[in-house]
Amino acid sequence: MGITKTELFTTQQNELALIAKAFAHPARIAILQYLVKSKSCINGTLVQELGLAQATISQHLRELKEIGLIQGSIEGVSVSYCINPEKWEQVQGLFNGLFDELNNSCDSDSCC
Amino acid sequence: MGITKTELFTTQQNELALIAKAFAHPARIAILQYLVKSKSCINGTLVQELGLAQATISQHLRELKEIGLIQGSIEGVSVSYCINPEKWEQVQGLFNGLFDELNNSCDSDSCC
DNA sequence: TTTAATCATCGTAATATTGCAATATAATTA
DNA sequence: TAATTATATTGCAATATTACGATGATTAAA
Repeated sequence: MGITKTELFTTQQNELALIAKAFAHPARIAILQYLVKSKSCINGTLVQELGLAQATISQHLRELKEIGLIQGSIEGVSVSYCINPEKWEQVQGLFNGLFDELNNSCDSDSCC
Repeated sequence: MGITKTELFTTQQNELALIAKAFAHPARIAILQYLVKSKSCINGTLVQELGLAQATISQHLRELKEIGLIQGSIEGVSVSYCINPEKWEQVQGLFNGLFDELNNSCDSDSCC
């Protein structure tokens, strides 16, 4: 019926899928890269940079914020977002864990 | 109107988003992990393992195959899938590239 | 306090994804 | 050839995502 059966999977699998979903849109990738590059940004700047409507950017920012990848602090009229280093590290760990699973089980070209 | 504006983003951003989308479902993560663990698998085995309907598994396998993460070879009545090492390496490269962007621009705790 | 500026939220339309039953396809076996 | 086995495809219903205009909330300046 169109709803993901999370109960069938492990916490790690569900967690990884959620984070991957955050990366699964080019606008959110672009936002993260811009955040990294400029160390902080505001919604308005991103509207110029990306070419999407202000409401759309705001929505993408919220998704990134909801899973903890970024955090925002009010600066006068605007809001300054930045990467959350702890979460970012955790994300790297999860992905690297997945990648290592293959690299270890598949030492040479003997695989597949 | 609900359709991703890919033309606004770079090829790398779109590519990364597509791959992330493949990871953005726990069933597909589970399939990849099972493939890695058992070095090969068939649709039927996965139905037992995951508890989703055969049609659903087949659909997830197709998505993974379409972006090149896995490849299947016919073995009699069944089909044996396995990881595509080249693509897997490319995927790692893309993600590590993204991760490195932050790690380099953010040497210490001076960030954020 | 009005005005302007900036970001968030709401409501809605278009599109995409998820899951499964039913059915189709392909290969092996009787 | 007919039956069996294993996977793929189709069609559909439920749900989720994407995008944006309109509107709301908040802060700074006039």
